[in-house]
Amino acid sequence: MDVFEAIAEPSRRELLDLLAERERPAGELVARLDRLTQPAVSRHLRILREVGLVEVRPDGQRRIYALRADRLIEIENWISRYRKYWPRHLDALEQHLSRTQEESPE
Amino acid sequence: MDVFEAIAEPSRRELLDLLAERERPAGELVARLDRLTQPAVSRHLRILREVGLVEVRPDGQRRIYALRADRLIEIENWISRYRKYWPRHLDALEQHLSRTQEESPE
DNA sequence: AGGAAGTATTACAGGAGGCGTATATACAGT
DNA sequence: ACTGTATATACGCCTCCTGTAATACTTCCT
Repeated sequence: MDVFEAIAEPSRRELLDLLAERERPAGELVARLDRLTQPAVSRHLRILREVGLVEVRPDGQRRIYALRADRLIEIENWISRYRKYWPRHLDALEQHLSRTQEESPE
Repeated sequence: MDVFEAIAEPSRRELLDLLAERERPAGELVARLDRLTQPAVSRHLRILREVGLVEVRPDGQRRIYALRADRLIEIENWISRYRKYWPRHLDALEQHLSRTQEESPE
């Protein structure tokens, strides 16, 4: 499975969204995706792990999952070739600029 | 099928890449994806049509397919929330800037 | 009208992916 | 050691996707 297929699944995108806020133990992710059973979530996490979109760190009997967003660059690169084709691409770009300036004070 | 699933398929990304260069009749696309049969390509085109990523225009017995890249904004928007998490996001952004300035003289 | 070219649709088979239930594994606390 | 908690794996089922082959539809040309 590649990154494109990995993010094609809505539940997996939801997991990534949750991990974008902060890292979380698996159980917390299971609690949030309450329409799915624990094994289902665990399997989605495995897939995200396999494509490198998340990292796991053991913490006692827990597993702490964390986002590794840089694997999304593959998609970013593919999609960037198309930006010039949609009408107001400069607007989107400017929005991005102001957004990153606000939110990443590093 | 949504846009995320549509672009998860490598052949469909290849079709979009070909249509990004210029619009093309279906037969030309079939010729380019010579690992697939004509019906297979035709169905991929149908899916791309259904999610709005391409448009069709009849030209006699031909069908001319054209890209509608603005439907990719959905993915762009989702992924933009993650850009701040990968290290050198400004580099990628600057690359994009110079690239679009070179390539879109409109 | 009839045949050829271009494209779409249908029918069918194979395979992959997702889900839940049940089970296994690992660690923690007593 | 035993028990409970946290997570992962195994298995069976079902659905959906993809591919090919065959067929239908439409337009063009003579």
